[in-house]
Amino acid sequence: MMRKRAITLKDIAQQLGLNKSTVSRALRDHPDVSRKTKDEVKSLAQKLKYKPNAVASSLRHKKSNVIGLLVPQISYFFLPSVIQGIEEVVHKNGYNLLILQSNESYEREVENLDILIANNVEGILASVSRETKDFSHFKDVIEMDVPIVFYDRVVKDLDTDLVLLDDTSAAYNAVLHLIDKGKKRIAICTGNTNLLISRNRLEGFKMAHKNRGISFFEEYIVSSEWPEEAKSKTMSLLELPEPPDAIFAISDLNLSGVMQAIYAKNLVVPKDISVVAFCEEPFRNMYHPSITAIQPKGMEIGRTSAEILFQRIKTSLYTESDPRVIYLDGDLVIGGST
Amino acid sequence: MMRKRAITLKDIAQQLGLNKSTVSRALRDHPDVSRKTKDEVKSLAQKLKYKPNAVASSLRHKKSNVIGLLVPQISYFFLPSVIQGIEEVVHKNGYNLLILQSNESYEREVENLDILIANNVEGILASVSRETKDFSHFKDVIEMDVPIVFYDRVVKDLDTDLVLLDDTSAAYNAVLHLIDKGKKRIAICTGNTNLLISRNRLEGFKMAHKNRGISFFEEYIVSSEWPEEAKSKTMSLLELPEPPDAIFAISDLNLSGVMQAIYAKNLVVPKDISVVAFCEEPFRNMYHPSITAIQPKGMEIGRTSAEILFQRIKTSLYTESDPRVIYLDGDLVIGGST
DNA sequence: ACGGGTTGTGCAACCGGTTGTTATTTGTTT
DNA sequence: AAACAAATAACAACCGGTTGCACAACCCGT
Repeated sequence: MMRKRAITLKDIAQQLGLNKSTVSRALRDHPDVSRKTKDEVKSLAQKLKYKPNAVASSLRHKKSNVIGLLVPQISYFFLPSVIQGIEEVVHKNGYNLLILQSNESYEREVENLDILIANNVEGILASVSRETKDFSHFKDVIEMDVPIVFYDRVVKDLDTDLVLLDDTSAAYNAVLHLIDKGKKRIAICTGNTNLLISRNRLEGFKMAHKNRGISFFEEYIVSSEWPEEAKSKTMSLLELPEPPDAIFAISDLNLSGVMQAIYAKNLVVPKDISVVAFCEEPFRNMYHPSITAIQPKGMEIGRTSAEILFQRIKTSLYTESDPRVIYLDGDLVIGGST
Repeated sequence: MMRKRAITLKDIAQQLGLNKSTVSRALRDHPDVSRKTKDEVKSLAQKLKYKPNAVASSLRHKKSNVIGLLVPQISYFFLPSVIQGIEEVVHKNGYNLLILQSNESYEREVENLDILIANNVEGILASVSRETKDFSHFKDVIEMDVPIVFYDRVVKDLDTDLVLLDDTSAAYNAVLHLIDKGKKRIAICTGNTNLLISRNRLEGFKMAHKNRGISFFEEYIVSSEWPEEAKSKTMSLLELPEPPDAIFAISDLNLSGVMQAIYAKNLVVPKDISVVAFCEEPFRNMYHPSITAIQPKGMEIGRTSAEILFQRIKTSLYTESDPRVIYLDGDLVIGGST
């Protein structure tokens, strides 16, 4: 790579007849350097368009100023909001984000974690892939004392901070809302049961039924990982001899599939069927009537998990305060779909 | 930062009574190292959970294996698709992505570019912020011979590769479609005119009118940067004594605002008003009826720009082949909204 | 047994900043 | 004017992996 060699401290030092260490200190306003030297150094640096080499600096003092972000998939509605929130906090703290996608693959998750470590990240924000059942790769990281905070799709029993929605009670409230609107045959389109999130949301669904003393139907519980799957499974639901009078979609992905099925069957929401979902605000409103939805609060989850991470990074790790588990409330916003 | 010291080559070397250079070569299967030594080194490395330090390696041979990605904003529909496409190619090539967001701010764009350079990225994929009018920061990068490819929101006259939609002709086709459906009063909700993209799409709008020999109304041309703004401007349009009978939204952000206005006015699509937009497939279908849309082909733009970038990176830069401008066709997908 | 060619490993410099220590200059004090 | 302190800058080692070169050990043929 015969790239034009970049300007280094040494270049500046030579041109001014100084030592590179002096130049380094001058640029960082170290008190040991005289005003005059500082001025000379700085103006020459500017003239030569000197750009410090973060890699070298990082190697020396093991501060990379980079936070690693592990996401299952960037696409769709929820994660961009989370990233937005994280980015805000990370930038505020003068750090950058190295974002790696597992694409829901366990192997890539492991690989990505290695990459983050190799790049000297000072902390990690992670949401696990659907496939992941074994968490030893995270344990390794924890043993290296790289702080890690899980968001949204968390891992329990790992002695780390967690930031997540209070899924069970949010789902509980949503389903309660449906029941109290008089719905008797509520279906749920849940997700991969590897994920705690899916199990918790289903749990809320069941609790609401139990609490109101009505029973739910096993055949109304379907699970899906992609919109297409959600669509076809919803189609089947709607073709049952006794189709549901309400559907609860536990993610925006599932919601989009559910709605496509409803459109395909020419059903009118909420007259023929009610819909409730976990769904971010801007997207809830894309539907007409708008969807009654639990706000997954992506932005807030992102912000909070990043804040927590920086607390770990900044207070010496060895103060070892207990791991924090932060539950955010997923508010139910009533739309026209119920 | 009193972190538990990570295992280094030196540690392995000492334990085996070797020199770290030999260990380094052993791990990389250098032919000079004997089978026996390699086996010993590798098994000890595994046992100690040795993780190579990419920072040190990068400092030495100036290959960071990182591609810098400059995005205006991750949120919303289009960019996640682009990132998805980029990520695919970048991963395939064994590289990682350092993603930085300008948040549509010129200053952050400049700052982010510096960060990418400081981190020794081997190439840059960039989409400019709305604010940016001066491009000298990009020139600096080009002078350092760091290959850069612009995608979507490109900068011309900079002697770099560009990957973008053929916006003018896509817009032209979309508006032609409206005209041929008998629409006479077509409004356009365009974007910030700093962006070539906005100007080109508007140009297509005008060309279609001209080509069919009908005139457009200046007051039907509104521009918006956010959904809320799009909503309020559309509201005003709809309140005109002679409201438009069709609206063309040049982005998914604008589309969502336009639709909200239409819903608020209780208009029925397409009976009362037709809608056409630049909009990714999954989102087009969230509306009912589905929106007739030009596919912005985010995934493809991402993939293509990354491929082009790697071609630059891999073939020596000094082969200086002419910059390539790649136009993708934005197919018009007919939905129920027209 | 000796010269020439492999094979396997060590040594030391290097990448570009950073930092502890030392050396030199300047200024202050009595 | 000697003695010492403060200010300023140079020197060298270091971070961890990489690489050109030196070098020792070994094999072969003659």
